[in-house]
Amino acid sequence: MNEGIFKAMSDSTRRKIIELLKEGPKTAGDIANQFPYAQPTISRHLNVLKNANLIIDQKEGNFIIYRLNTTILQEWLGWLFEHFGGGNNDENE
Amino acid sequence: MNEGIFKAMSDSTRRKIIELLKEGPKTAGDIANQFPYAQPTISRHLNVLKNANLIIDQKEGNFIIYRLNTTILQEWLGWLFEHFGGGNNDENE
DNA sequence: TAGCCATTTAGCTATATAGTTAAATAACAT
DNA sequence: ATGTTATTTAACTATATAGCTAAATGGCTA
Repeated sequence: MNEGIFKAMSDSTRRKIIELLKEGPKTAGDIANQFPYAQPTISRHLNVLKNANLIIDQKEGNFIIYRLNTTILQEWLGWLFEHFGGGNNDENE
Repeated sequence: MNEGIFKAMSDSTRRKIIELLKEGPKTAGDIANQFPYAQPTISRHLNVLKNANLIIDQKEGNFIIYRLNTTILQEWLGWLFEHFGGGNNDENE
């Protein structure tokens, strides 16, 4: 499994970005406005998510529109369940 | 959701420790022997997992036995699915 | 062209963390 | 008491990353 996706998801700002994008595509500016951080800070977070392939960017005139890469997110969740779900460890001792 | 569990799970060595412990309880030494790192390094990883409440330690004579806290892991996976599973973003544009 | 707007990139600081070796702790055995 | 074993804690180094401000990029509009 891609290490990047874990790092990407391990930051709460980035998880909130993901949740925002579940509502639908949004511009970088719209996303940045939801947070108390400077816009370049959010830009870098977006870049981390993009490198992890969790979001897709698309230039639209003067804006950059981001949307979720639902597939990757689903694959990640699936992988997590495969590896860590249904854990039956011995309860003895 | 507890931030610690994300940080804990975002490291591949720690994920391998979790997978090892799915087989059953193991001593700190047994765990350390599975990795090419010095034992104190693994000890600190174990501590991170313990602080995230993902594993439980138990002193057994001269050894410390670690085992999975299956509940927490399951809860985490459940939370992930609630928040990030079933993502239906608009496919338009 | 000039200027504006949206966004990223660059350069910086502060903090966190993975790795190391050496020392401390704690329980057992002699 | 002394030594041995299992493990953690301490002290250090190197690297990564979140935040900032300032500058650069790229597309509009006039």
